[in-house]
Amino acid sequence: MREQQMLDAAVRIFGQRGYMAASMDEIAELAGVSKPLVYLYLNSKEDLFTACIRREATALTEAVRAGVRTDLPADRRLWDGLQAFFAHTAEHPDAWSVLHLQARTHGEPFATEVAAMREEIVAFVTHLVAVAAREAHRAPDLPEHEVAGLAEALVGAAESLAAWANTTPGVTARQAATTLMNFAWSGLGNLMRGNSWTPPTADA
Amino acid sequence: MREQQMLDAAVRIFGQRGYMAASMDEIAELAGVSKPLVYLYLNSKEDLFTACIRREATALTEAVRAGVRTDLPADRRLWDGLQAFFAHTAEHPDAWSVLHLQARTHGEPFATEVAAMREEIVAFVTHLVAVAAREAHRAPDLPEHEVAGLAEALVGAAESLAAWANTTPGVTARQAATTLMNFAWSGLGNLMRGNSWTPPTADA
Amino acid sequence: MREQQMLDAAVRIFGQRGYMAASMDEIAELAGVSKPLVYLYLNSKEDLFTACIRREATALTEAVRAGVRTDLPADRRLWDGLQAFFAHTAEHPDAWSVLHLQARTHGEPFATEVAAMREEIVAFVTHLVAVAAREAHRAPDLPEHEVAGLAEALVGAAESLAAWANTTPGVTARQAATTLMNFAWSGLGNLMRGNSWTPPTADA
Amino acid sequence: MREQQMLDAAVRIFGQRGYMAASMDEIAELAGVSKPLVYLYLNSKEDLFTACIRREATALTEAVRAGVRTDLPADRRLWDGLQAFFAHTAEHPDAWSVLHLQARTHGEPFATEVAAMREEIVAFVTHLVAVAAREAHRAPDLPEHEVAGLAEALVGAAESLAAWANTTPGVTARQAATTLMNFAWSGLGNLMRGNSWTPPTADA
DNA sequence: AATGAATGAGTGTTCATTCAT
DNA sequence: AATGAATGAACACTCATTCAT
Repeated sequence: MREQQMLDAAVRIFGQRGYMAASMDEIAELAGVSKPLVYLYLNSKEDLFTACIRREATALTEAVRAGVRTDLPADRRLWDGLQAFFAHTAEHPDAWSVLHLQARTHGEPFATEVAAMREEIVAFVTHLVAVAAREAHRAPDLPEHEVAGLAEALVGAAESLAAWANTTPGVTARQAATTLMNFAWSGLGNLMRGNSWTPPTADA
Repeated sequence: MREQQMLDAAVRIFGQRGYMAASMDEIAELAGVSKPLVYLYLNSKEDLFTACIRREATALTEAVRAGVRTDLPADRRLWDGLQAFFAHTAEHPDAWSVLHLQARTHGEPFATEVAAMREEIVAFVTHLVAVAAREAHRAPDLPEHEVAGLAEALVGAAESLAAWANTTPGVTARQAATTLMNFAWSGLGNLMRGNSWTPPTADA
Repeated sequence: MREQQMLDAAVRIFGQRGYMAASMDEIAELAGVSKPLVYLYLNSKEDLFTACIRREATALTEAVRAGVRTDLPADRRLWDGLQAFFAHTAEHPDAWSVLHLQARTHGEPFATEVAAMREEIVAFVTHLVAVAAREAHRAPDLPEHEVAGLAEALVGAAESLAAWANTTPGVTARQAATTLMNFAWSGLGNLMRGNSWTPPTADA
Repeated sequence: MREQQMLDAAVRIFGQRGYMAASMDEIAELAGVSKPLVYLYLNSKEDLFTACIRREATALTEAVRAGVRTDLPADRRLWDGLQAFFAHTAEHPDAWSVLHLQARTHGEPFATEVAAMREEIVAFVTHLVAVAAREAHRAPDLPEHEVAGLAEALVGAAESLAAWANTTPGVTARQAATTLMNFAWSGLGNLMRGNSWTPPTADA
């Protein structure tokens, strides 16, 4: 309906220009409606931006969730999730820009919003790590925040690779996913097997 | 001298508010000087921002370089570099915000500036990976852009962990470094040994 | 409508303060509207000034044209034109200041604009001179640029007298016109009759 | 001395940029001195501009005076004065711009200054007209303000022709002077002879 | 006699936001 | 349900002017 057109326009403008450089005039024009109408449906620029973040965050998590079948083994689930993630971000670069760049660049209200999505994904990955450990018949003896850190790293790597894959010619989403899978899975596997790298002692 | 005070203030304001939301008035006030003086030393908002980026990029790469001793083995060098990286970003969160978020969000002149630094770091890591392979008496039979992707992933993971460590209470730079080392080093080791994860075929 | 109020105000301020010293704030205030509205209707200070010049140039040439009946003899036409010119400039001193002083003092875009009007008037006068010669059954044997010079001189004299009549108490537009007619017409007549003044030779 | 260098620079900058667009920085730089020195010798931008006007007004009137020999007949004196006028303005275009355009464009203090010079010249011409009448053994039965008007017109024509001659290629100062002489002298002569042009009555 | 260093006040311009309809 | 018309508040930037030396 009308509101979706506005959000479409807003995501496009916000994604390309950035939050501050985006003008409500431009958004209204691209949406094909008058400016007061934008204010009628969404109350302010802040609210509009928040709505964009929420919609796109949901869309992204939905896309990842939809790509994963719970009846498959953990590595396959991770692979499928990554595939879905890279595919979605590649198909919706403006949305990804809003989530990954713009929202985090502008203070509290927005960063919080996108952090929620991020935590959801991190939780999903954390869960997979745990499942992988269970499937390997090996209790994850890693401390809890170690697991959280691993997931955080994995997600960060994925985000970085998404930007890399979207801007580097000749690199496809599939390749990015493969690279990350290689990197992550064998790393995780090693950890599961207890082969952890030990930092040098302070006096070394 | 006077110019450094201004850059200090600018980094703080840019880091917290973002490039566009930062006002020259506020920067001048925080620096304790008049606005025209800021324009006398640094010519425009753009130039001021560029100067911030350059100074902080140099500071960060210097900090990492200073933390690494070339006479130590590759894993130790990576560990030390990560330590230095996490420590520096933890100590200078506004500078890190400028480099990691603000600079990349605002058009060509700035993104290019920070991309140069990033590439330097990626090159550093790529180099370490190669050295690690040599030290393991094993030629890295990975294709070149696979190596680039790995470095990209590693740097992205580091960036993500930096934010995580800086905002999550109870997580230190050392722990972040440990987590990443565990994740990365063993993953890389696996890859060096040829244990790569194979994606499922399309029809699977 | 609204735009005319703004132009009225702008002509007044520009005419009194000059282009550069005039502030958009003052113009908006005098027009009784907000500054953004001025920018909405007329795009910039430059455009606003150009619009003033164009409007007043048109008004002045229209006034002169309207004062002249083509079915009357040349001297009467010149007289009527002068009357109209002096009357109009006396009634619109700010407009005259804009055209005669301000527009010519500020760079290419504006000087060109007003030069067009001036040339139109010079052409009008040149035409009258030629007609006068024809009516006197005497081909104007003056070289072409001599005629142009005469017209230029006449217009300059008129401009000067306009300022004089507008600022000297007790001098009316009619008197100024009479003075100039006396001066010019008999001078022209003399020239038509071949009574030209010969400059002394270099060695005299 | 030092002050003259500054005035030279100021006249050049004021003449080219206009009063408001001229910056004290630029003037000081062109004069080869520091800005505070300019303020030490001449107190403010206004005073500096006034000093420029005064110096150049004096220089111009001096030049005209110097070109005229009191022992020659009136027409020759007028011719010589015009020659000197056109020559001086052609040689010092920036000074002429300051006097003719800039000074009159910017409010009271300056316009008054240049008006004084103008009146001096007008008085000079008025005097010549009177002498011419005496030499023709003919009392000037023209009313006083008629004479003033004639002089005003003549000066205006001269000013206009000066600009025309300085900007139109192929027109020399001498030609301009000849044109004006032709125009003026025969006009004046006619008037002296009582051949005045009579305006139509109101009911005509 | 001369200046390097500094600023208060003001400029044109833009934009999120709101009435009146 | 929708908009044309309007504005308050802010921004980047400049410049005449003045100290401290």
